[in-house]
Amino acid sequence: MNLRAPVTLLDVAQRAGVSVATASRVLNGGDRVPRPELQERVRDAAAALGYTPNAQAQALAKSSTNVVGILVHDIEDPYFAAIANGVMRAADERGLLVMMASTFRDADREIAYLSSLRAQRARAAVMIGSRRTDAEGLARTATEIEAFLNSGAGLALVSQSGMPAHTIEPANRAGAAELARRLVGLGLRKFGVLAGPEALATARDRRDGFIDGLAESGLEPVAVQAGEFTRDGGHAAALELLDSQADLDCLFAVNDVMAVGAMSALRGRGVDVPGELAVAGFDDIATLRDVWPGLTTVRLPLEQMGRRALELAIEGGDPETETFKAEVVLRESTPQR
Amino acid sequence: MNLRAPVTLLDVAQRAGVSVATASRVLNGGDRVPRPELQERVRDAAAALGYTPNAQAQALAKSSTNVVGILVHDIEDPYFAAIANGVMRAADERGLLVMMASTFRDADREIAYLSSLRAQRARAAVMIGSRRTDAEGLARTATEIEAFLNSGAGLALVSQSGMPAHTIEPANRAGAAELARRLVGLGLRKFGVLAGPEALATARDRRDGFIDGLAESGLEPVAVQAGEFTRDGGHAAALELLDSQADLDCLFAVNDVMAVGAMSALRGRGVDVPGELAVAGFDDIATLRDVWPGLTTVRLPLEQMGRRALELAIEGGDPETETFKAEVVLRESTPQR
DNA sequence: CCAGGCTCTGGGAACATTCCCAGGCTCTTG
DNA sequence: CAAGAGCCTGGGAATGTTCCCAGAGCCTGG
Repeated sequence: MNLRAPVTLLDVAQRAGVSVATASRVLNGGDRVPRPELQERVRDAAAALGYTPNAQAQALAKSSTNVVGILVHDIEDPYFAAIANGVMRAADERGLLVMMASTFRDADREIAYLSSLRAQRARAAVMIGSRRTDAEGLARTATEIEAFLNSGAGLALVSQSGMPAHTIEPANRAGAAELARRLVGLGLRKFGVLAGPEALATARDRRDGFIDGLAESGLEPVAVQAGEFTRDGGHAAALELLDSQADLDCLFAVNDVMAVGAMSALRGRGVDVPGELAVAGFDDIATLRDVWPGLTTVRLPLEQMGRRALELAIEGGDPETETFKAEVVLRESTPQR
Repeated sequence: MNLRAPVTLLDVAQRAGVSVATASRVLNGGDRVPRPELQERVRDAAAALGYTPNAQAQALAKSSTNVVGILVHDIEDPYFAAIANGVMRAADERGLLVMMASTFRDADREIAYLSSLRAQRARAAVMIGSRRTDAEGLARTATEIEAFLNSGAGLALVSQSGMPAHTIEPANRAGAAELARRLVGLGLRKFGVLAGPEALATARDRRDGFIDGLAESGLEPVAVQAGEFTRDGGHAAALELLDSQADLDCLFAVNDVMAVGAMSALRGRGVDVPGELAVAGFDDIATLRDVWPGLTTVRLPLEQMGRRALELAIEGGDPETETFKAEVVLRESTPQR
């Protein structure tokens, strides 16, 4: 309609012949509603003028917003996308606006974003993804988290314990252990583990859980190869293991993306999966359910976890840890029993 | 530090023994900088008190924000995630905050979010994903877009022409036509097209471009099967085609996700790819580069497109359309020459 | 018929910041 | 030595809302 015309509540009120207080009551807040005739006049005026409330001014006056933040390491990684999706759905249902940032795995960026969120007076934030255990960076993050919480906003962390905030924990250890049991049940014995970076708690937990699971049958992995937590990391680690001439019948990668990279590496070397070497992953990423051979993995309720994280974050209250259990899914990348 | 204590600029100024104007000059704006000694006093006071500027109040006073919005249909779809990733990187480089929403392919949600973004006085927005050509919904969206632009904010659309805003257009027709030529060059002749929904411009363009490309060799598709623009849509459409007993040697799906669904369907029916039936897709989704057999497809510079969309959006100016060209990538899902 | 109470509307302070403008100080130059 | 110029700082208006409080009008009950 009108070019570059910031229509204010005052404009609407004047056109409707009422006070700003009344106009505010009709259009926004619920205080107590004016008489129907006035309501109509105000609404008509607002429509005619093309009024849009200024969310900044509202936030300032109410000193609260309906913005929540999400911090992920990398939105292109389907693992984060799935959790973020759950958060967004839950936010949508509550009429909350989502401010999302990719930290690109950089602790400083993460801190900067959290600080921005605080400046925005965000109502809550959800941080997704396991922290690197670098003491100095960890301390700086902890300080910012504390500041964030002290500002009165809510916070929930997914996959990173040890912070004084709500925490969503996937059952990494238990899931990996169960996977190990099932694989042993399929007759596999000689395992190679494609572990992620040592510094990543999630990767460590899955690796350790798997080793524990094997131990129950008196087994231990033939080889453990660290690597990046990515497709390329899995690819490289698998080649490393192949070249080491280790005698293996199954590869366990600590996430699906790595497992897919590993399968690609095996294919390149002409190794048959699962005939010569079985492969298993972790996460059950939806986008990867159609790879062939279908990847045996451990399913995590990623969207659920995101939803719940948002709920906990806006709920506030005392820090609470919720564990989501994992479920083994056998597919064609491991031998059929 | 201090629990629930909203530290304001006034607090800082008083502690430093200066005026709020001076404190503001030191901590935020660049107006003109006060004398070094005062700067130090102010900075010390801010640090001691744990001051965080109130972004809402700043936005109100300056009547401009550093927030940009992204609207996607579904963040779990790697196509959108890849473009959104580009937008976020570009935003990060410029110190802009990103507010993202998934519309879940619902026009009303999209309109509501755009309106929220306007209320937030967002500096710009990027809308990703092709519009459905439903006249009524289209008109409502157009109205909101106009209102958004009139508020002085910038806007760029990815993959949807015909709106009075900056537009990023992937070369859907040209890319699909080139793919057709290359497939014909490989000796393929009997094509089945897994088209998306008729209402989706992107899907139509790819289908039509492919048909045009075939026509150059005097060919036309043996069958065209519409379906949802998703993995399941591709799966279902492929089964439909198989059941129709059409004589085919290649399937072209209008996006990679559908192609992967189709491959899964073929596998279920024991059809060898590419031996009995070749398959090709469109987009070259990174997460799907490791499927087997490797998917022949058309690569789009998705991250680049996102980056450029943000640039155009914050740049403003007269509506401009930029086309990004596509590149055919031959892999193992089609016969080797 | 009058007073009291209740409901509905309007005035205006408060929210935290920016930015214009004026005033005071110092330094320079005639 | 005095006047003028220029720079730095502070005061205060303005930004667009919300919400508290007071005042006005109407209805009801004594």
